[in-house]
Amino acid sequence: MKRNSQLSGVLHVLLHMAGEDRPVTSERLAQAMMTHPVVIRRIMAGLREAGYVRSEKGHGGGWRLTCDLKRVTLRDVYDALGRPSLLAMGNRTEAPGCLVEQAVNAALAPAFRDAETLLLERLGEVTLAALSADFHKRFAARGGAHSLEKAHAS
Amino acid sequence: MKRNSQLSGVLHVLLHMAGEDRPVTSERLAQAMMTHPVVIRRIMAGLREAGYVRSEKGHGGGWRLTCDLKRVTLRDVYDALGRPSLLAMGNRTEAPGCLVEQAVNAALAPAFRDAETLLLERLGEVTLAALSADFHKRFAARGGAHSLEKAHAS
DNA sequence: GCGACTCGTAACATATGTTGTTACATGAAA
DNA sequence: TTTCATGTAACAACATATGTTACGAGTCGC
Repeated sequence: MKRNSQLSGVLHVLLHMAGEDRPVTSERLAQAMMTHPVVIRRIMAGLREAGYVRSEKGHGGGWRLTCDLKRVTLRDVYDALGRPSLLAMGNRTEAPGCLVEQAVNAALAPAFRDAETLLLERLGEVTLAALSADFHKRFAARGGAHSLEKAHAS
Repeated sequence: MKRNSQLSGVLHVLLHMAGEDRPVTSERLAQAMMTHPVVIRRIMAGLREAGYVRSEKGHGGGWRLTCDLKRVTLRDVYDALGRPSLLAMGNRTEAPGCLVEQAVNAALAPAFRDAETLLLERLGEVTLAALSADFHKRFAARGGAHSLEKAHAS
């Protein structure tokens, strides 16, 4: 099953914006992400509605962070994306009245639920600030490039 | 993202076979699962190779359990299916050399890994025998039908 | 042996979901 | 007013899961 990479992508974009004073255009973000500007706007819509970023039109417009990175966790970002399903496996829904089905679902459901809960807890423990700090640590350790743009070039 | 239901489906089939002495044809299993016989054969291939079931051709052929339900866990079944990915979200793989990407992946990976580990542990705690027992409990509580076939009719 | 039955598997068809692209409207700055 | 940028709908391209057909191979009953 194909894995959704929206969360990963959005975090990438946010980290990117964290290093910029002025608004960043979808165009530039798209280049860094090797995708299309419209895709950027699409995945950023949830974050805008959640108030984590703001978009400005016209000359000098683009995307700007409007949140405190120390107060936003990866889980918050996940929520802003509309809480897409975390698990690749689910229950069959074809015959909910079937007793076999019920027994199978009853066995799987708690395992799925616990795993989801744990994952969300873990995501809630990591702030965007921590993520940014980790990036800067890697950046310093590597040396060389002096901008996020160039960091992508390697 | 669409969720894979192979595990759920296979468990359904196994529970079905547990109540039968004689081999069950793909045809009958397919009817119970509201799917196609070829689909049954496809999802059973892994279980056959793992030795949990055996298939017989010709007159009176079909599928037969060849394992001790008390010794096979849901995790074993999952393994037999080829360990499909459990999580719906994954890392972007586009630019593994990118430091931003690395930081994001480093933050997400442990959360994903822990959730997967927990899920597999939970699956390892449930045997097919326990699953079967749970079904029979539901079956008795409901009363009425006297065969697995009829249990599906409701 | 022959015919009926059943699995094994490849190939193809269909459905659904994700991602990429185009097109056009809206708003803001020069 | 022109240029730049987002917002969004509509469509295309692609991937995956599932359903179906077709045919081969092995087994049972006659």
